[in-house]
Amino acid sequence: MYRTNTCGELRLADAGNTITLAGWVQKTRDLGGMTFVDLRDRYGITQLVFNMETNPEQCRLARDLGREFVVRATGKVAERSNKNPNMPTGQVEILVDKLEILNAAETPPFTIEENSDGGDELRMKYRYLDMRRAPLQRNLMLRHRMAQSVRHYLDLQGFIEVETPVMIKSTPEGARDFVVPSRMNPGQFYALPQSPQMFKQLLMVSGYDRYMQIVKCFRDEDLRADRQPEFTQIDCEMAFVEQDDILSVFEGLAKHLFREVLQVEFDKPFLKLPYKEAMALYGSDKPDLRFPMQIKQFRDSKRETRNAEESEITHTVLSHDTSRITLSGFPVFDEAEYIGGLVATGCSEYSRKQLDELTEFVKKPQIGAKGLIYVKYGTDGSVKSSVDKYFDAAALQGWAEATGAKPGDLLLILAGKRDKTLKALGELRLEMGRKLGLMAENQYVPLWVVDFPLVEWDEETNRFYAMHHPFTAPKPEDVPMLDINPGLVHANAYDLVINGVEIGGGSIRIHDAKLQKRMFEVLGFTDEQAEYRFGFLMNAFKFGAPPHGGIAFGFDRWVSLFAGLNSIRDVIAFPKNNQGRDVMQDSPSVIDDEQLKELGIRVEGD
RNA sequence: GGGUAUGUAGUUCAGUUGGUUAGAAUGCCGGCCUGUCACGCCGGAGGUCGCGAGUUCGAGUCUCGUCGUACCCGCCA
Repeated sequence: MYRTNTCGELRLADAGNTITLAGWVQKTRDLGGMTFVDLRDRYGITQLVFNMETNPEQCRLARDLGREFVVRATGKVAERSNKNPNMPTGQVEILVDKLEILNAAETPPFTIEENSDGGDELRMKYRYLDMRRAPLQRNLMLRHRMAQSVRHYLDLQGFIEVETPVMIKSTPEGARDFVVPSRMNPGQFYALPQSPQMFKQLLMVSGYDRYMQIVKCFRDEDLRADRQPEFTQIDCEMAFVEQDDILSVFEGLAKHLFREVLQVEFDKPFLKLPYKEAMALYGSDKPDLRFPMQIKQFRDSKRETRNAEESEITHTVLSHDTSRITLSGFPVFDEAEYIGGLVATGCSEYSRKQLDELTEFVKKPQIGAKGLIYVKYGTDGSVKSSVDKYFDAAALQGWAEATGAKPGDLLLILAGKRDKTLKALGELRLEMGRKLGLMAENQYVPLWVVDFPLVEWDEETNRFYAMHHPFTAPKPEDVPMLDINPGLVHANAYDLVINGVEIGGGSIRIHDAKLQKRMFEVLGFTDEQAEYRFGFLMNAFKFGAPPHGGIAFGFDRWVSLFAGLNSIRDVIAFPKNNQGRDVMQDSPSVIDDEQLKELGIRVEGD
């Protein structure tokens, strides 16, 4: 046997045994007469001891070991005279008889420890060294456990994993495609899938009524801390289902993962929040509900009301009594399409500086508010605001009654264009949540956001775009509205949101060729375009397509959420940097003229 | 495409109104040390201040350009 044990498993009970360990030298401590070596593998660290008196030859060898040398040591497990309670193997050490250097190592450019001294770029360049560190190993093991757990749960639910192709047809709708030139078909290109969307729908047509795949997807868009050009999805599709069937299966998956991996239980069903309410109450389609703070609407002159259901939502949003809100006289308010506020509990003592910081925050270009109005409701009953000039105490008191602000609270108000202001209030809400420490790290609040709009109007290109994708089914009761005002049609679509992170989303698909054709018309595709891009799917639907729907989860995001990380990079073994480069491999890179010639490609420029 | 921050020793960083030979910690090398585990003590080496141009008697420091990196906006059906 090459080794008898790992570096993480020896305990007092093993004392007296002769064992062989192999691993990397974490650190050596040379005390002159004796030398200690911390030997590390992915299971842990075990201390090796060398004594100059009893074994001078091996001791001299040990002295010259450098960090990250790969060695094998054989010796006897012994109880330590000085135990180290901080390490699991701290009760014992190995009295080494024989030390072999399996491979010498250059000094690594950063320390291979729990907290490395290396910066991001350096750690990326030497990713294989960074991955020796315990945090990365924990992350990748967490990822592995989650993947196993997903497969186990879905297998029990009758899902089968089917691999779909990675070289597919380009469908330039949505994100940009990565493309792959075809040598055998000069001038033609495959695309890498942004998701296996159409294949999983075809699998439903083929009768595999429960499909799953943990699969790489590719999008040629700019990166973020939570976005990589290649990323992993848990991709699923089911046939003969309605929205509730899908939500229940995958709420089950989420609960299973929380239970198996984090030992967190949810006894209640996840909240289902309509998109419009999410926007109106939290200024976001992925609200962080770890804290309850809600936007209080003062005025919304742009809201479109079209039926009874709509006014019910309006009622929920306006659970407060707006009749006590007087707004006239202040030019900013008079001109504003939308006015809304947030109550920051217990913040009435905010200083000038703190309020200035908040004002600066909302005025940042990416937030885009013009200014911030505040009202401090003092614990002594005093009221002080930035608009004292325009509103008397009675009016300000009315705002407090309407918004539920109590003495000791701070009311923050933004006004302007509806969508922009709501979004800014959403950001301000999160900022206050951070400032007030309302987002507990070990608390998880999942919810479904449902009833998304089917399509969005784009001012620039003057057409509707699918909010989710063009195969998403409208709510059956909304289908007639497709012909009147597509912008008001709700989709049978849903997102799973946890702690303000969009973990996954999906929809019931259109399985009727006629409705699909109508949808393509709404999106402004000509018959020819629809045929060229999606003809094979339309064709398949002519041969008996079952009602179906599905969902896809961003696996990297889910792992990073469980790992307590904001970036998905450290849950991916070999991630790309901000420019989409692999700085270890130095890719992408130029290819030689011979390759280009074979592919019939000429590069512009030089 | 845009905004913000940033680039100084192997590494992480400091470096004042522009002014002598650019510092610290850690790592590395050498020496001493028999119970260390952030071992300790003594000594040493180590710098194209990202790159280029400019202002100046003089630039790590100021200006312009350029390249890299991080975060964000746009973008991400």
